[in-house]
Amino acid sequence: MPTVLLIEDEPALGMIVSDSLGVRGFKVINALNGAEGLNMFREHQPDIVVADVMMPEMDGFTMAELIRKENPHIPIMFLTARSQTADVVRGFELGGNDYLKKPFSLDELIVRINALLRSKPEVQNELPTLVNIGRYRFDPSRQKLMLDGQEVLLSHREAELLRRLYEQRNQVLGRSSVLTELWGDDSFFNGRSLDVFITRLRRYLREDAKIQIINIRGIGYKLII
Amino acid sequence: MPTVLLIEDEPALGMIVSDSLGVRGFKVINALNGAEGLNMFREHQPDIVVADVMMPEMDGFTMAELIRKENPHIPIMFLTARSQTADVVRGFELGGNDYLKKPFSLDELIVRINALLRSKPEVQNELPTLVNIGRYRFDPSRQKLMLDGQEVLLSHREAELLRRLYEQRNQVLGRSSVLTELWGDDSFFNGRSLDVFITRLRRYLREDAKIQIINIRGIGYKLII
DNA sequence: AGCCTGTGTTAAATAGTGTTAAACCCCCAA
DNA sequence: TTGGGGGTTTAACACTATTTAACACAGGCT
Repeated sequence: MPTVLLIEDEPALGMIVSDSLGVRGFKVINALNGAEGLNMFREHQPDIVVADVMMPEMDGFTMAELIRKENPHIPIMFLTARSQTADVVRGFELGGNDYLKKPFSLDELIVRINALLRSKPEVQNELPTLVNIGRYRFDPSRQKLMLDGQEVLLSHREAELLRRLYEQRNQVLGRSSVLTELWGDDSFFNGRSLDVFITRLRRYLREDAKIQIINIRGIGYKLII
Repeated sequence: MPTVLLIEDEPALGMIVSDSLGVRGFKVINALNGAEGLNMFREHQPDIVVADVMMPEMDGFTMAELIRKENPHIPIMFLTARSQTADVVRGFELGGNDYLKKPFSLDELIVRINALLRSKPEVQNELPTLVNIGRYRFDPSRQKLMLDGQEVLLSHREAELLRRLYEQRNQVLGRSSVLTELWGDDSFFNGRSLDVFITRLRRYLREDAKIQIINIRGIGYKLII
């Protein structure tokens, strides 16, 4: 449940935005000018700051500069009618991370806030995923296909193709979409290559008769488990 | 000197943006559609992707989705005339980090690119002095690899290569990028050398069967932990 | 100087991957 | 029913990667 510090001197707009954020599950702290915003920032340690620029007491840019000094990482977003390029540039130079011009849609605001919050948590370790395909087990990242004790190492292309088939299992995986994704384009020879790879996958998966890769003529393939 | 992958199907606009970025010291890779962009992404490992949405062959959204699957952290920015809120929302949902509506000012574009680049590298900067690789522990600066009380001293090349693999763990480390960074150029014999070093690292890391350095033919290697 | 050791390069044999070709199959429409 | 256009399969091929070994070279040591 992320906390948003919203600094907006016009109460009507502040209310609308504040409500809208509240509905989506954000905790919202409101402030009416930069000075108050700075205090609220120190007091509540929000996850993101969303600020108007033109405000009495202390403007948004000045406040952002001060906040940035205290916290070099917190996302700061400006929300303003000043849409001159020079203003936008200034906003980013002071350490802002986004700049949304009024009038804006609430959906866009929210999606941008989420994008900024998303960019923070930096954990790169992806857990190994192991999926079942019939009696087989498949590890897409290690490109391994296992059955009973035995395991086979697939090539990268084979693994990618099987992964896509699995993701769309029991649905059609389009020929041309795989071709453009994996081969870069949908040309005659690449099409033949794809056929060859399908044959190979069928052979790998032969031990479990339940599993089938069936062809939908002219459209694509479907992995049935 | 960050590398920007620019995907724009309209040559005139592509040229203007490309030049403008070049002047500010960015290295720019150009592509004319999503399919080509995806290939360039894999080949050049750019620091940021800037893409048009409406393009022939493969549109920008589809491409972004695919890139995001391969690299969960690289900043992706859309650059498009489609300014409906729904499009903006879609762009962010597919893993985009910013969305700039055409027509835009070049200064704004550049400042936004910088903001995105700024928000990333904090983590990639400096490796802690001691990192875990499966059951191993690796000290990149001392070039030491440890397992259960034992430790092996790696050569400088071995350690640098392992460090790069680790930094990009679970992602592809491009052949040509390592070669140019570590060997100075991507030539036939250097390529063989790299292969030899990969073999050596595989042997060092053999004790933990979970760890794998897998090859993506023609593209590079991926360290799986 | 001569010797040893560690490091990176070259070479060569082997293995693996993806592409092309060709023969065949089978569905479907004329 | 027949012919054509996918689709399937096998095989051959070109190319890339893997592995082992031999080698060259530099630094440190005696």
